[in-house]
Amino acid sequence: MSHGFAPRASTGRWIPLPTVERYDPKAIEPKWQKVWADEHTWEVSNEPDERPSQYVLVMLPYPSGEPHIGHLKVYSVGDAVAHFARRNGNRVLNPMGYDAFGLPAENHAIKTGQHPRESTEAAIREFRRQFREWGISIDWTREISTHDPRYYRWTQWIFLRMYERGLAYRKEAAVKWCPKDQTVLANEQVIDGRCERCGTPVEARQLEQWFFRITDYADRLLDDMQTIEWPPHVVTMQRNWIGRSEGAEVVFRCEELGIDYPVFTTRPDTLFGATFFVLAPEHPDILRLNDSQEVRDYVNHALTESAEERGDEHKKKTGVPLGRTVTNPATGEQIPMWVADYVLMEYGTGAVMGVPAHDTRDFEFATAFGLEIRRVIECGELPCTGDGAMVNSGRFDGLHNREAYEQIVAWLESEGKGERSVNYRLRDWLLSRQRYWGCPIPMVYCETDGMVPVPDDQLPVELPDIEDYTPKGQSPLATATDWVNTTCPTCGGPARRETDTMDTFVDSSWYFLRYCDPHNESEPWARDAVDMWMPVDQYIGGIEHAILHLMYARFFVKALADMDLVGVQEPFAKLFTQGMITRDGAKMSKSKGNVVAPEDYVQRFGADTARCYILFIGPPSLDADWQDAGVGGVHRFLSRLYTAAVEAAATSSPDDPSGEGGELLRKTHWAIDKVTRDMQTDFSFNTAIAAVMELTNEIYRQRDSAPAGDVRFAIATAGSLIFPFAPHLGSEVYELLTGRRVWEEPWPKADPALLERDEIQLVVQVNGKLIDRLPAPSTASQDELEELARGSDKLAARLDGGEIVKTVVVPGKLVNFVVR
RNA sequence: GCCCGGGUGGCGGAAUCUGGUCAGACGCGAUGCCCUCAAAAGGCAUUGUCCCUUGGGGACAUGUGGGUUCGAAUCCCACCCCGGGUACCA
Repeated sequence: MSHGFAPRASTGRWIPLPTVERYDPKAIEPKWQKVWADEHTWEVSNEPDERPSQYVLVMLPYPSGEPHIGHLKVYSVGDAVAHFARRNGNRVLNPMGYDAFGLPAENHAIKTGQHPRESTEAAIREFRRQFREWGISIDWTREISTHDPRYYRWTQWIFLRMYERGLAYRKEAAVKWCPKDQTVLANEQVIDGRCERCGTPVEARQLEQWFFRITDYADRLLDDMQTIEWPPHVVTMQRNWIGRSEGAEVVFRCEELGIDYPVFTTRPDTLFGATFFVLAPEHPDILRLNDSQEVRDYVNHALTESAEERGDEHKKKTGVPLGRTVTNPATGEQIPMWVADYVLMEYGTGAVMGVPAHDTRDFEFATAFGLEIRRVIECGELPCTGDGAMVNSGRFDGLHNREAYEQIVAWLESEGKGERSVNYRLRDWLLSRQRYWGCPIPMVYCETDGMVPVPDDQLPVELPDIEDYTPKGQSPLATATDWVNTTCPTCGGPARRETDTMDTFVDSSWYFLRYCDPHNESEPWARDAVDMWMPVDQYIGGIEHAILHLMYARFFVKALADMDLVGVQEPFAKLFTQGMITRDGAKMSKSKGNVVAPEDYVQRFGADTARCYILFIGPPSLDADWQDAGVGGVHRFLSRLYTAAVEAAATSSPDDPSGEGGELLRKTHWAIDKVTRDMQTDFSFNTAIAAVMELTNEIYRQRDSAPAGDVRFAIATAGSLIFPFAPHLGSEVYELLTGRRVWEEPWPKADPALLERDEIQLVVQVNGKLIDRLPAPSTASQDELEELARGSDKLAARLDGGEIVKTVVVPGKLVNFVVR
């Protein structure tokens, strides 16, 4: 086997040189990993330091099986950011942990009987091994896992603080229930009426559950998005999810029963057009208003309908009249009351005023049941939701509806019949789960004292071992009778523990705080440690968390800030969301058999190749398609760089660059500049790597003609620039040529003088079409450029009797002649 | 329906923010050559499409159709297609 190449003087060709070692990642990568581990290279302390602090965080993985290609991508991105920040003089916190609780491990336990802790910890060991094998620059001393009692003790502690402030509360509510997973779901976990996890249509159930009062923070969650640098589409998704609507609450009174029914409307200007009134089937007053069999049947049917069926907007409108009326406060008319399933109990007051002329749903309903449709705004063909002049609205007639809006609200307020109001789509966060493998909720129920929080000094409430994980409609924890039966912390009498566990999103809503002070046994974190690192400067993760995790974490930080436990209002100053990796254009899945296991490629090509390839195939923010063939190309590039380094190290001695400004030196500085800009401005790692490839190609073209010092400098610089993406090879190349450690070197700086040229290629255009290029001094004036361009032979040929009617000169670039 | 993205060679993608060097960096694939007993590996070269007899030259080309401009992949308008988010939220 041979390998490497050296010039043969007679032909100038490169021929095999048996003495040169071939690029062997299996030798290079463990060597550097050992150095980093032995020397604790990536560890950072909380002691003050003159360097600025940077917190670079990648979303923690859910450990299941082994890492997949998405993990390789996201940690490759995060590591590049971390390395670049370090070499620009920052002290970088880059930690790792595991989001270890959750359903997949529990379902696995149901199938196999293996304790979820065992399968989870096996997965963690595999994740940890591979992350180390990838050479990710993690401070391993800060490693955490959410299933560790030393961690979830503080999850419980935070829950209790929430409870004390009324931010965690228990109530009976209609909840979304997944019949397959046998647990409730948060609204956010229901997609198209189906369970986010297993796709089963969800059902409605009336249950007593724990909630976090995230709705109290709706406005702050909206407003503070102005203070963070997040991708606009994520901001939009959160904004839509919160769904703030401004309008008015208007009271419609049922005189017969003497009950006031407020409704929320965003269109108080259409009040005079309200010709009927509709309650949701879940509305508690329905049977009081009318308990006929017809009404009962309708309500029962609506309640058993799946969310998917009911949510279908193309469904024909249905409903039943209640035989009662309410008073339209604007007109004083009695308008009929109905029950209909297009009205939702969860939004607003569970009742709407029906304005068929100016609301498409009300229009469909009125049309279906022959109800009066009364236009109150001149806005086009009915139904219309646009603006226009008011009609049929008493003294507001003739006004523009926007103006009438304000006046009608003012009038309602003065009459005590309504008021300005804001509604949100956002609901409180339902956090109870009737499952085993999660953080126990630290509450007990005592016959005499009722609901009692577990005192702090009795935390953690540890998860007991149980025999049977099968869900039976209540938490499997209920079967652990020794654990359930406890004593009341207040009276010492018999009490029962809460058997629900927390949604795993609770665990991951504060983990970034624990990284700041991961071994603290007396408090969740020391305030000064959190003050030093927070907020996270750059957060990196998948777009799939745009709403759930990112909103919950923001809510937690705001609540903790209100308790004066943290000093920031937002956890993540900047956010980067990376795209998905597909293969052959399809999502990877085990059933399709197109899953790419990073381990296969790391074994075959080395971690540096796998990391560079995944960053090279496209902008990391976009989805990208994995193609096996492409991996070889990246490996070839790294191999070429390595071979060049080995040979240069063997055939020349360290030498400063020539300073002559030759092409290779220029190309080197061009690459420094290009890579630096790509990393600073956005995450253009694909073009940064391409620039190092260009430099490497140039090295091969020039390595026997350029000054030896320039060649060495070019190769060492290529190693230095590729280091954030291929840290092992970068370290090796740099050491071969300089004897120094690349991560201890500052990020290289391009010499501006070498980025500019004395001579430019002047483009000569006729009517915007290029016809010639001429060398020109870069300092030439506009007139000189024009004169030069006029001298072009090709221009003369082109003119052919035509006349130059205008000349456009772009300094340093081109001259364009407009010819007729 | 509404809100975001995005449509560029055989493929992944550059260039789009800030209009300006025959658009296509870099890589894959393909083709040819070199090295080799041979293969692998590697090196060198070519590679948008079409046309002309070559040297060489010409025409066309960034989803479609318009527009602005000396000049448009880039800016504006309309439309088509693909992907994502979201939806009886009153």
